[in-house]
Amino acid sequence: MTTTKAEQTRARIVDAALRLFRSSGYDRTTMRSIASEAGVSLGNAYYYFGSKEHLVQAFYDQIQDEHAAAVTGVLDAERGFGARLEAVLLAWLDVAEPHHEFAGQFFRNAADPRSPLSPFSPESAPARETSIALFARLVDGSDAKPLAALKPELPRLLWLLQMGVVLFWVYDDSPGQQRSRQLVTGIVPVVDRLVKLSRLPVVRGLVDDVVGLLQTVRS
Amino acid sequence: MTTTKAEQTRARIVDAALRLFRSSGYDRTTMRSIASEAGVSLGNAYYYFGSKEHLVQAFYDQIQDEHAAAVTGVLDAERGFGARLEAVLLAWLDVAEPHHEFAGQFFRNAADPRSPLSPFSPESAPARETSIALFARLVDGSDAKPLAALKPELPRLLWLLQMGVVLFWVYDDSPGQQRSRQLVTGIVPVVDRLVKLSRLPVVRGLVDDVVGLLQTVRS
DNA sequence: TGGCCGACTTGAACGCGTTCAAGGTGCCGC
DNA sequence: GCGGCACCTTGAACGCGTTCAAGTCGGCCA
Repeated sequence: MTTTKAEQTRARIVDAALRLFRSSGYDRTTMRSIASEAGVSLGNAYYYFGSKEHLVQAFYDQIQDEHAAAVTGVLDAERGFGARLEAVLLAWLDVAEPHHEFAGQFFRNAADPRSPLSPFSPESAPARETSIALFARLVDGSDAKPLAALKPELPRLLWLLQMGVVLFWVYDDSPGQQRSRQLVTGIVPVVDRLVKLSRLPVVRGLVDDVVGLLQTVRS
Repeated sequence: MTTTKAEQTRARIVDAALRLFRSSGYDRTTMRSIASEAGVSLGNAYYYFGSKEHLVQAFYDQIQDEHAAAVTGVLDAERGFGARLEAVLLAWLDVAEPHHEFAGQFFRNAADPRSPLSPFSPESAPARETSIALFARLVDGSDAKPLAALKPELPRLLWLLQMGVVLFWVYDDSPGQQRSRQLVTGIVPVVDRLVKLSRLPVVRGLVDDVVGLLQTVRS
């Protein structure tokens, strides 16, 4: 029996939090209501989770798992780089769509440089690396032939692109976030052609500069 | 005498807020301390400013004014597109540097899609357009010869680049934010060459696509 | 002058996230 | 059985941003 009492309590709190986040949004869900819904005291919730933000990490992880599961099929079947990229980015929009309002509400917290929820924070490094690994798989299994200098950086660049899409999506108030979908279907061919162009002599120097800049600028 | 009593009160509150934001940071400055420092009641501060965030708008405006003042000299003297762009971006870093910690603290609020402080919000449209106008001046007075299709979009794209630099800067914990400076000095030649390349036949189609995408995606 | 009205001002009160001193609870060695 | 200890649980209390009913003030009209 690996589910000790503590783990059960912890799980009850997470479950209550996710349920309430979904039904009432991030702001309207109070730590008191989470504790109450979980059948524990307020202080107890803080014994397991240092802050309200820490409870959102569970949400994060859940979406990431759903996203990974949603794209395995395509990544096994499709070889075209553009098609793979579009599938991965659109799948994220599909997975995230039910939580758009919620995401907008806690995005402010995720954007805080000091927040553990920030996509650039040390605490979110595992999730970040998992996500970058997904893009590495996307590239490796594709027919893309990027410039050698670009190849090792491409997964991280695509992850950055994904962060850009997320940023746009958070601000996207169009119905069903269709503008975000247009952004994805529009930007994928551009990226596709950029990767192809990267081998062109005139462009090659530019790519080297960008790759060098990336390395300079990374701590 | 245009300074009615109300305007004086308003000014006293803003002054107190900016003073305290500077000396103690955003989080540690409470609305109570601002009201107290300004010699008014707590409720009175809320009579003039709907929220703590609204008080930050004054900060925003001040930095923007300083930035505009800092670049007029260079924009009058220098004609090279790259040099102009680098000067404008670096000048922003200079102006903003003393407020780096403060900026990190309230960035979370600015990142909230619903916040009036968001750079994409309707409320900040005037400041945004002023900033884009600065980049239009940068382009117009320069020796850059971008593709015709690109030209009208270039100021807005440069503004986006500036937002990207700001984003990087907020997360930049290197001493003196030197990595942000490296980012600027590294990215400017890339942008410079991209603008030149935009006239190249192979690239031209790409530019058209990006421009079209920008228009599609804008509401 | 008196009365009114809109602009301005007040501070108590609310609900929130978070902290913490105090107390339970169960298990281990003796 | 018993003391001790680590783990777990509690809810009152704190400080915060924000709201609001209740004022005060100043000028203008009758």
